Amino acid sequence: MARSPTTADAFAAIAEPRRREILGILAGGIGEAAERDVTWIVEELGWPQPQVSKHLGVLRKVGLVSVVRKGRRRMYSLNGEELRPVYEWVKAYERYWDHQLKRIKDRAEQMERESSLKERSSHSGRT
Amino acid sequence: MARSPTTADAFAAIAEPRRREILGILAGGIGEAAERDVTWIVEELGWPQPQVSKHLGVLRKVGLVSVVRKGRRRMYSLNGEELRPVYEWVKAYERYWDHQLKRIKDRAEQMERESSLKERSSHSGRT
DNA sequence: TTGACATATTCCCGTATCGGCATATATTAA
DNA sequence: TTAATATATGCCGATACGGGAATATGTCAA
Repeated sequence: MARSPTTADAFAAIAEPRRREILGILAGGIGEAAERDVTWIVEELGWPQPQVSKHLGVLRKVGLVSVVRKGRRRMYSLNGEELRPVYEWVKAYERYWDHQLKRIKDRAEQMERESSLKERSSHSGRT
Repeated sequence: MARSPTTADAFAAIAEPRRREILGILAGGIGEAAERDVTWIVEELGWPQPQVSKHLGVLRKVGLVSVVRKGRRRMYSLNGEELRPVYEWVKAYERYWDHQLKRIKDRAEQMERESSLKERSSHSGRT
């Protein structure tokens, strides 16, 4: 066995910065359900066309983008829902930076510290 | 060049499922700022110790966990804030599954469609 | 048909992975 | 010191990546 293939899941696919870039430009501005052909993407990013096609291939396999043929073009569009598992996973760690939640956590720790003190009887020391 | 190293950033580090598992058990329950030694992690997961140590090494390099030596033990703890960039990035795609926001997006698209119609003056046709 | 355009695929190379196993290093105990 | 415990590191093999360049495939136009 080796590293899990980039096509294993969304986590693996978005590990590559360039793939995130592609998703980014496909997402575009607000409400832009942009359908873009490969040439547009190539020009937008300025990368060699095969490279773009290959990255699109990975994103396709994972379902992060969908394609539809339109004449000799292939129109790619973002399939954002496929990022949801990533979102849900990382969201579980929100409390580590969200101040609102952090305060709750800190208080919980404080309470735990106090009960520990009780168990050890005295040992009142600060710092 | 090859694939970006797993130690490049949080994105690369969490691409590996086992690394996510480790983070998961280090996160533990509510308010648990658990400091766990390697042996505990090994027993918890049931993986070979070197494997655990190596994954911890990657997580360490990326800053997702911190270590502190305690006797002959090394106490690992989660450094959740390091996941924030991932959260922020993926959060930008929230609108693709969040129904609340989706409605807003749909309305925006509707408005755009309407203004496009105005620009093209007549050209009322379909297809 | 021939040719131009759009996109995907193939081959090559260098690299870094992950897992397994063995072993080195560090720390405490006897 | 020697032994035992805790953890990290080194080496191996297999894999597959990502970039580059060339080329194949597919589609429309003349």
